Amino acid sequence: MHGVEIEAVRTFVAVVEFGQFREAAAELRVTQQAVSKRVAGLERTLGVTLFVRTARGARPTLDGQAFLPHARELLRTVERAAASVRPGSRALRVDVLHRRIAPALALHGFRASHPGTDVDVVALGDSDATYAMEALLAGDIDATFRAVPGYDLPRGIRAERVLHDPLDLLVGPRHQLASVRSLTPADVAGHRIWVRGDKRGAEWAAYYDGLGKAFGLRIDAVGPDFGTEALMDAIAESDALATLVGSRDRHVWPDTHDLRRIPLHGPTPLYPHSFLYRTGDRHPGLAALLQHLVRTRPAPPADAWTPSWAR
Amino acid sequence: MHGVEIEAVRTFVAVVEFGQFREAAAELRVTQQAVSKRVAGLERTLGVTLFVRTARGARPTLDGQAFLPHARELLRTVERAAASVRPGSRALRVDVLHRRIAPALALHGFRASHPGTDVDVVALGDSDATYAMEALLAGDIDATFRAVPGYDLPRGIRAERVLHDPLDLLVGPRHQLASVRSLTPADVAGHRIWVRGDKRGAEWAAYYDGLGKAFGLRIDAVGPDFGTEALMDAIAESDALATLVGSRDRHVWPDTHDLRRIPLHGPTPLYPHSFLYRTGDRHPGLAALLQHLVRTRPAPPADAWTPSWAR
DNA sequence: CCTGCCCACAACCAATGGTTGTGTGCTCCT
DNA sequence: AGGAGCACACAACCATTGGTTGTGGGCAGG
Repeated sequence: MHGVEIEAVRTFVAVVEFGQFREAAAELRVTQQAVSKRVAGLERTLGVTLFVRTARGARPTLDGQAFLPHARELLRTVERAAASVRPGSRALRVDVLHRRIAPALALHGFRASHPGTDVDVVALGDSDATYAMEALLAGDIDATFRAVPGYDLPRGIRAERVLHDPLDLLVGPRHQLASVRSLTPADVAGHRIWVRGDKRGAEWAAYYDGLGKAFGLRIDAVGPDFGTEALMDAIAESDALATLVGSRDRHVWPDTHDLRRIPLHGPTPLYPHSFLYRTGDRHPGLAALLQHLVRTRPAPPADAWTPSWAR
Repeated sequence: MHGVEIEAVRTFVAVVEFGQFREAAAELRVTQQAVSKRVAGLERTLGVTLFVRTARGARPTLDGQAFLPHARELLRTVERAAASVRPGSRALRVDVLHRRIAPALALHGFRASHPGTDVDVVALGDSDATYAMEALLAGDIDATFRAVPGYDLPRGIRAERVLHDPLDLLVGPRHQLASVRSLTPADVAGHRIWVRGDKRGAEWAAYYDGLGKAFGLRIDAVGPDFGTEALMDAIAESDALATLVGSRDRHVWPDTHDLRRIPLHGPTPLYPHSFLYRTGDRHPGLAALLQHLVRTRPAPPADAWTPSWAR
C-alpha cells in the first residue's frame, strides 16, 4: 500500500460505474471483500474518503467525484503506455544477412503462407554475428539468421537450427574443374578458394576454417571491402580460383561471367543457418515464424557434413 | 505482476535517467536486486525487453525508448490524480450543477487558457443551493455556479454575476409551435411547460416562478426523481408540453426525439449564473478563475429580462 | 590475465492481497 | 414494529509477491 495502485484505481472506477461494491467485484472477478480492501487501501494512500457507503451501494464523495476524471485518465494513460510497446503492433523485423540466400527464401515462403503477418526483412550485413546479437538485444530486430553454435549464446537469446544449405563450388568457365558435374570436398584440395567475409566475423570464418581443416582445403576470406561483384569478377577470369555458395542462394551475377555451380557430395557440406531470437520477445509473428521454420525444416542428406560446433 | 505497476514504471524511468540499475536503486532506496526484479517484471508484463544490459550499465532498447515518454506521462498523471484530492494543496474544485450547461463550458474555456491551473469539475446536482453553500463553507468545494440573488448570502460567501444564458423553448416535433422560428415569452402563455428541478430547490423554482408570473406562463417543476431523460421523452411525444433550456446548454438526447429549440426574444429571458466562492479562500486558482470569468463575461442583449432579485 | 564493476539468479522471509466466514447497519416489506 | 434481505466491513487464514542477503557470470580496463 506504498503508493497509488493501478488495480485499486481500476476498482474505484468500476465501483463508481456500478454504484456498488458487489457488482464491481463481479465485473472484476474478485470477491466483494477484495474490492472493499482495495478501495480502503486507496483511500488510505490518498488520505481521503472516496465513497459514501449506504445500505444500497456506494456513491462517490466530493473527493471521489474530483478524483474520478483523474482516475479515468490514469487508466487511459496506462493503456496507451502498454500499447506503445505492445508486441504485434509493428511488423516483425527479421535480419537475413543477405537478401538472396536461403533464409530470405524461407521468409518468402512464410509470407506467402501467412499473409496476415507483416514481416520486414532487413539486412544488417555480414559484418559480425555479435553486431546482430546486439541489435537483437536492443530490440532493433526480432530475429536473425546466423551460423552460430547452439551453445554459448548471450543471455536472453535462443537459437534454433532451421536450415542447412548444401554448398556448391562456383567456378569460372576457364577453371580446371569447370566441366565436372559433381565433386567430393576432397577433390577440391589444392585449389584456391576465396570466400567473401570479414575476417573478424567469427561466423563465416569459423565455418570455413572447419571445412578447410576437415578436407585439407585452402580457403581464404577476402575482407568486407572486397565486394561480391569483385569476387565474382575475379573468379570469372581465373582458371584456379573458386568460391563456395549455398545451392539455394539466388545471387545474381552478369550472364557474361558464365559461372558454373558444381555440387559437392560425399560428404555434402551443409552451411548451417540458425534462427536466433530473444526469449522475451512476445511478438505473435515470431512464434508463427519459428513454428513455420521448424515445420518446413528440410531433412539433411544422409552424407551431410557440418562442423562439430554446429551440431 | 498482474498488470502494470506504478513502482515498476517509476523504477524504469530512474534506470533510464541514471543509466544503470545500481544508482537507480540507491535513488529509490532499495537494493540493486529489487530494481532488477521490478524491471524484469515490467518487461514480462509488457512482453518486451526494455534495457540492453552491458558491463557498464543499462541503456534502453528501442522499445524502452518508445515506452519512456509514456512512462513519464504516467507518473505525471498519477501525481495529478493524487494531487486532485490532496488535503491542503489540491486542485481548484468547482461545482457546476450539471456538466452540460453554460458554466461548465465557461470552465472548459478557463482550463484551455490556463493550462497550469488544475481545475476539477464536480456536480453536486440540482438539489438545493443551500447544500452547495454548506459544501462551500465546509471547504469541500472552492466555488459553485448558482442562480441566486446577489444579496442575502451567508456570511463568508460572495457571489459574482458572470454568465447569463438566453432561454430557448424546447418542443417535440408534434408540438403546436414546432415550426415557429422565434417567439416572445408572451406567445408561450397557455402552453404547459415542465422544467426539471427539485421543488425544494429555491434556486430554479424562484427563477421560473418569477418568469411565469411576469409573462403569465404555467411552469411546473417536476421532481428530481423524474430524470432528464424521462422529461425529454415526455416532450418528444407531446403536442402541448414544452421545456426551457439554456441556449448554450449542450445536453444530449437521442436524435430520434427530433426536438427543436425555439429562441425567445422580446424580451429575451436570461438565466443568471452567479459564481459563488468563499471570501477567505486563498487558493491561487480561484482568483485567476474569477478574473477570467469577469473578463469574458458576455454583454447582455438590449431586451434582456431577468427577475428583479437577480439584478 | 587479473581486478573491478554491474547485473542476474537463488534462497529466504516479511508483507501483501486474495479467499472464506461472519458481523453490523440500513431499507423495505409485511 | 419487526424481520428478511441486501450491502459493506471486519477477522482469520493462506498463497503469492516483492523485498532482502549471498553469490555467480560476463565484460571492460589495467
